[in-house]
Amino acid sequence: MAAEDGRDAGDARHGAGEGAGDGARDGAGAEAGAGAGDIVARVLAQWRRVRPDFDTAPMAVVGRLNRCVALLQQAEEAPLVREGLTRPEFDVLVTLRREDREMTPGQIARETFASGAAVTKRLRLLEERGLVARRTSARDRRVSELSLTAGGRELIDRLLPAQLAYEAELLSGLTDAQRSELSAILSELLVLLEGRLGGLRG
Amino acid sequence: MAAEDGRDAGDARHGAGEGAGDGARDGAGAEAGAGAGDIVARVLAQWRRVRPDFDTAPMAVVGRLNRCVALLQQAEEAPLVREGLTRPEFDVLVTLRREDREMTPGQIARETFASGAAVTKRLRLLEERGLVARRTSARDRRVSELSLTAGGRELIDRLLPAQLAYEAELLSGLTDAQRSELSAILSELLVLLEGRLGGLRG
DNA sequence: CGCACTCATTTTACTGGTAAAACATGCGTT
DNA sequence: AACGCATGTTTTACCAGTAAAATGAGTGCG
Repeated sequence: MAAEDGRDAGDARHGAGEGAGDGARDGAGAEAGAGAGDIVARVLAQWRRVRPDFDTAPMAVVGRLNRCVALLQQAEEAPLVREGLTRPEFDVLVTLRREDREMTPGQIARETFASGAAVTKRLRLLEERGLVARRTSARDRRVSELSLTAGGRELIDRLLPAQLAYEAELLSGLTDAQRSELSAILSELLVLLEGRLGGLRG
Repeated sequence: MAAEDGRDAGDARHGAGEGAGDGARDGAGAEAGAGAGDIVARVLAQWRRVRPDFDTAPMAVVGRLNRCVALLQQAEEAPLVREGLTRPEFDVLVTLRREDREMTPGQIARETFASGAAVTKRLRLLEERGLVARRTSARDRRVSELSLTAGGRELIDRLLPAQLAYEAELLSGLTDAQRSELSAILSELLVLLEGRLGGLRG
């Protein structure tokens, strides 16, 4: 859905301008009030010119979702990398901090939406760095019980507020009302998607 | 931002229930009308219990964005894989279709937000499958001009409407008003992010 | 003209992810 | 108690992506 829905960037001027003539104006107009200036609007305009019969309406939502998330994720990676963490590693630590209890690799895998093998690798690195401690469960010797070390906890307690403040700043261009409207609609969408995709088979 | 903001899934029952007691009720209540039942609400409740001093407000938006996109992407990958395409490959084809002109590898890389090397690899595969044709530019013999073959175009013209219809269905639980509100706010956010992240340095 | 520089693309070496197999337990049945 | 199956984790083999070097080609300046 990336390029499909406008998760593309770069030399945007090109496409709309080159031989499109009124394409851009066209597109902006047809999309009513729903934001004229962004990349996705340009993509929609291109489709309208090339295949006006396609019903591209869903792209206005899905494409923008994709693109917003891509930009946000890119932006938020930088501060982590400065601390020598990848985002998935950070996710593991944050999950442990938030759950505030010992967790097994399997639980972490499910919570962070990652494969078991990936978690194994991450845990090895995090252990080596002394951020996570491992203890074999007494009840079931197959499972490891993982917890944050003091250092791991301190790292997250320092890093996460900075991340949150940065996110707040990125969102600060929206009004309070817009933010809460956005969060409300997304919550509803999320419930729908969880039901539909969890319930039946993708 | 994944697990940080609730891009986690899996055995969700666990966390909220286990030792959280009133945590979940707490969380749902404090978040006002903004969607009580989703995973992110649970994550927010956990943070409220563990570190009530953190200002987790941005997670309500960013976390839900992440999670919605993760679910959408996962859902939309399946039909592509059935056709033997990965999503990034699909992105290349869709970009060529939409721009409706010959493009160079560099242009495709920028538009699909991918590295040049990644595009090189994808193009090799797509060429081998006869979906994309390559022609060395006459003016500048460094550059390749790429275009869809008839087969590639047909594939996209068949696949994309199906993807769009599927997306429409996924969004069909929202009202028209919600969809257009969502698309409008996201568009505004997108413009802000593009400015902030394009303009200055991440 | 030829040298230095820039640019588009590809190649190389490496990293991190995944799926599937292997391993190590635990558990229910007989 | 011993067998067979289920489960949690790790290992293996492999694949896709990246950054940086290499390649090949244009451009400009002395």
